Amino acid sequence: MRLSTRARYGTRLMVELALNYSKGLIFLKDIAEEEEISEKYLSHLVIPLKARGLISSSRGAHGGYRLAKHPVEITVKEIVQTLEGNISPVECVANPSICKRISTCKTHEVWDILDQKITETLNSITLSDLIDNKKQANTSK
Amino acid sequence: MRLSTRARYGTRLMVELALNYSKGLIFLKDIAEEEEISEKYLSHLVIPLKARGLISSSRGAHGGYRLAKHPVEITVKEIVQTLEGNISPVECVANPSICKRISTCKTHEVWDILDQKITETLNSITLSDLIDNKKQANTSK
DNA sequence: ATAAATACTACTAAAACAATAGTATTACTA
DNA sequence: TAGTAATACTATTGTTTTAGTAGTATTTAT
Repeated sequence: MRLSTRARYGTRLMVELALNYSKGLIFLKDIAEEEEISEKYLSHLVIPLKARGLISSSRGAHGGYRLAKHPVEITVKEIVQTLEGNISPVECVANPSICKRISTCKTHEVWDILDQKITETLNSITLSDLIDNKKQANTSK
Repeated sequence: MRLSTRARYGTRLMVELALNYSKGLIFLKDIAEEEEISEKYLSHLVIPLKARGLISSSRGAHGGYRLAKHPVEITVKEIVQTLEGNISPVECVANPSICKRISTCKTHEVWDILDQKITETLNSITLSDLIDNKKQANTSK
């Protein structure tokens, strides 16, 4: 159930863009330095994020990246889904036709519920929440 | 965010044992046949499940496996955790000392919340729920 | 004794993942 | 219009994880 490095680093990248939202274009180089992630690696993550319409870019000198929408309009689910592909815990939840046992499978239900909870959770948290520390983790047992 | 085959197959194995809870010892061979999973593969999963105290076994002819507790006392979380190890979506949630950026990391919070939701969900569902179809997936958007 | 089951050890193959390298293209600036 | 600094693209490599198989040892009921 581990999130990929892709999704983790991508979320950090997006947080940096959110923090600098008002400043316009930001160089990947600067984000790489701030987050201590290789610029080369980040340069791969940026492509699908742009294709998804979450960020926009400008090429050439004084180019850079910025969020394509306000931080409040971008959910963590969108980011993770973009970088990780389908986020469901098992293949058959998103794509039931791949398994012929689906109609009798007693375990399908629990993965379905789990998928819903994960989706719901990531959908409810935006970049704005992250940079404002609005949402608080429930530390009680 | 995919669950491993180990955890999926292991859960199916446990469901089979739950379905046959009243019948005493069950051969792995029969479970393998019923679930269409290689007996060899299942024979690996059985070891940590036994070590965790979720199942018990008897060797020799007329041996087999059974649940060590009533299906209502075994949660899906226990099963997944046993087979998958730590189930947290990122390493630093379970083990904060591995990352020096933790105090300033804006993304840590979301993974923490996600971890809690996943744990909570899997903790709330028992083998008994699975075989009774008691819990129902919420199909509304 | 024999047969039928679990327990254990080792290995292999395949897939996923992380990360780097190098080149091409774009566009601002002087 | 040449130079420079940025993004865009393509390819490759190395590592780790995961899935799965093979074979042997041990236990126990008959």
